[in-house]
This record gives sequence, structure tokens and C-alpha cells, in this order.
Amino acid sequence: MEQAVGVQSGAPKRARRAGRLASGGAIREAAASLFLEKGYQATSMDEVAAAAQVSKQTIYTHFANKEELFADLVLGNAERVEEFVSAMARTVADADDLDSGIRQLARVYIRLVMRPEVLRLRRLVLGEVGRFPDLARTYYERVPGRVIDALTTLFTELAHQGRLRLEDPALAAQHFASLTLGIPLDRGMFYPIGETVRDTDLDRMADAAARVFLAAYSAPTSHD
Amino acid sequence: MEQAVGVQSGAPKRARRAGRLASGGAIREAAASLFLEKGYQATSMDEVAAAAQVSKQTIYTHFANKEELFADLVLGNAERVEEFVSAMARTVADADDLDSGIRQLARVYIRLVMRPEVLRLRRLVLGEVGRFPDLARTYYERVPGRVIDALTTLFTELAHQGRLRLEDPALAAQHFASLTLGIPLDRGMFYPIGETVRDTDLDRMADAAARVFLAAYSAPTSHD
DNA sequence: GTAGTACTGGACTGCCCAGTACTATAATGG
DNA sequence: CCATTATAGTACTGGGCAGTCCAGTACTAC
Repeated sequence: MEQAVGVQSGAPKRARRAGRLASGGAIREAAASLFLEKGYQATSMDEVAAAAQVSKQTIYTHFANKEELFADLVLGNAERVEEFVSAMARTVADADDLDSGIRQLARVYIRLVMRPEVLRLRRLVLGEVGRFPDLARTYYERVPGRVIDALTTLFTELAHQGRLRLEDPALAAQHFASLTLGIPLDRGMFYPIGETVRDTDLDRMADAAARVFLAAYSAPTSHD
Repeated sequence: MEQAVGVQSGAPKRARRAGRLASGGAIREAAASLFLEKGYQATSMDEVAAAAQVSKQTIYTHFANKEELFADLVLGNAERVEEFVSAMARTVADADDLDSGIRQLARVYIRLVMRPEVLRLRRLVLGEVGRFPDLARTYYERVPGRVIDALTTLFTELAHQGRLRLEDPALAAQHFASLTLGIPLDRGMFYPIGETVRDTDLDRMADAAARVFLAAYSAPTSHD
């Protein structure tokens, strides 16, 4: 039972990466692709190493273990929500009137959430709620929860301006989010990717959601 | 390497089950509990056998393999949706007026979906979309999709009676479902069980959803 | 009583996987 | 030119798990 005799004579088959620690990015990418595709348990560290064209040992110099790699993927892009949050405020501010602003807001929102990688990430996190409950909670707070908070702030402002009529801005934000995402999201979660809804259909649904929202919340003596 | 010498001398430690095939039920129950608690991959057949107080071999006489046991759990209670579907129609028919009927409908709907075992089942199915895409699709069609269909039928009827004003009953059904379930469901999916929302809070949310729905869809010259 | 059936209990096979150990090689910095 | 560091490559450990096999036991029907 000889072990690690180490008479390696093979020629180097793989180009070294240029920069220091540059393989960290490749590992992240490979892990993201595999986890999102196959799930946490079904993805082995050997597969990640192969996909990243990296040795398994290298993964373990960048990440303590599989769980940490997973958490990095789930929360890694959470800051990018801020971009969307500020884009939301601009969308409404730049609109000609409130109706078209709300309609446009619904359109960008639903397109953001229905992106295949977002749906896959949601599935991934939900599937592991049992194993990583804290991660799921943190993800919810930082991503969908953050958007709801931003909507609440936005609607509070619009109510102060007399452009929306509402008592509870948080509730209105939830109603807007539910109406906009609603069924497409629920359905999209259950159906495998590749069956993405067409953009024109998403726009139609967003417009319908905006119509219902405005019927309940637009100020009676607004323009139009 | 002797194998299966078979000098079993232990006394029978476990009472035999009375009826023929009675252990099938015990296996189903144990599997449901474990799968819903820990997920598909993290649950071993040995655990199921132990929880059902049944030998592993017995499981394999009732179910061809782990996958089939899983599918049985996911789709096993799908027919029970019909009970809810007919209860829905009755809820509205029995109500004093349309507003209270819709409000009551929202209340029973949200309570149905927010039950912990429903949330867990949804998580379980979503987490395995990658492995069992057909199962996820079938589950969606038979359970949440079935409810949407029933709502569509109901709203079509109410529109014919002149009690709702709508062009697209399917869209209205989706809006009703989204408004009612919406955020509580989304949030409930991400947060571990045990943090169930109080019934009074659910009622408050249901009433608010009904209010928005009626603002957009109730016929202008209705009673009240 | 005899045959059939449902079951127990446990061993066993074959496989997979997270994480580690160890040696060898390339790039970088002094 | 040498030391350090990141990396490759690969074998290995320790463990788990699906599914099978087999010997033996209870219960039922005839």
C-alpha cells in the first residue's frame, strides 16, 4: 500500500494563471455555475476544481470548506442590489407622470427578478433553508427585503407629495411587489429554466399590475 | 470474509403490524417527516426505515427506489386540493355580499398556503427542480395552478353576474392570488419554520389584499 | 401442517465525496 | 540566484449511502 511515492514526471499541462490569487475568481465562477445548475449537495468539490481548471487544493486555500464557498456565492453579489434600488428611484423621478412612472417601475422590477440566474439562486437558497437557515434569512433581508424597503421609502415620499393616497407605505410596497412579481415568479420558480417568459409578456403583466396598484392607491385628484 | 452466517438468535423485538401492507402508511409518514425536515439528499433510506420502525427491505417492497418514495410524498396529497377548491366556491356563495365574500376567500386562502407543511413541501420541491423537473412541473400544475384555475372559473362567474368588472378573469385570478399570498409567502419560504405568522396578522393581510383587489375589480354599481 | 407472504435484521457491494498529505513546478520578489 | 508563495497533480482517509442479498420469523389461508 504505497502512498504518495511522488515520482511525478508529467510535463506541466496547464498554463499558470498570471496574477496573484487570480484563480479565486475562476473558482467563484465555476462554483456559481455548478451550484446554480445542479444544487449544493449534487455538486462535488472535484467538479468545481475541474470546471475552474484548478486543483482541489487551491480551492481550499481560498475557501475554508464547501459551505463557505456556497455562502460566498449566495451573498457575493448582494451589494449589486443597491444599483437597482437607486435605479428604481430614478425611474419614477424621470417619468412624465405618476402612472407611467409606476408602470415603468413595474417593468424594470419584473425583468430584474425573472432573470434566469436570479430564479436559480432563489431556488438554490430555498432548497437549502434546512441546512443553512441563517444564510437564507440573510439573503432574504439583503436582496428581496431590501427592495421592499426601498419601495416603502419611495412610496412614503410619493404620499407626502400627494401623488399616492395610502396610510401604510410598507403595505403598499408589499402590494406593489406582489402584484408585479406574483404569479410569474411563482410559476418561474417551479418550471425549469429555458422556459423564460418573453419580454413582451412580462411588460404586459407589469402594466396590468401597475393598473391594479394605481386603482387602489393613486390620489384621486392627480393629473390625468 | 464470511458473509451472512445467519446465526440469528435474538428474540423478536418489534410487534408485527396488524393489517396486510399496513407498513406502507408508516413508511409514507416517516418519509414525509424526514424529507420535509431535512430535504431529499440529506435523508437516507436507513433513516426512513428507522423512523418508520421498518426494515429497509420492507421499504423496497413498497417503493422501487428513493425517487419513487419522494414522488409519492410530493404528489400523494394533491387530490386534497379539490376539497379546498370547492370550499372556495362555497365561501363566496355563502357570503352576505361580494366584499365580505372576497375578504373571506382571501382569509382561507392565505391560511391554507401558509401552513408550515405546505411551505416545507414547496421548499422541498423547489430545491429539487434541477433533479426532478417533471415532478416540480406536475406539482405546480396540480396544486397552486389548480387553485388559480378555480379562481379563474369563480371570477368568470362573478363577472357574468355583474358583480365583478373585468376583461381577463385569468389575470384577475392571478392578481388576487398574488395580492393575497404575496410577500407573506415569499418571506415564509425563506425563514425557517417555527416563525409562523400569527393568524390575526394573516387576517389583516388578507383583508388588505381584498381591499386592493376590490378597488380594481369590483363593479361600480354593485350593492353597498 | 403446509405454502405463501410480509416482514426483520444485518451484512455486503459498489460508489461517491469532503477534506488532507505530500511532492513537484511555476512565477515573483529580493 | 535563491526563497517564498501559489499552484498542480494525485493518492489517500474516513465516512456515508443506495440498493441487494440472505437467513430466519410471524401471520394467514387452505
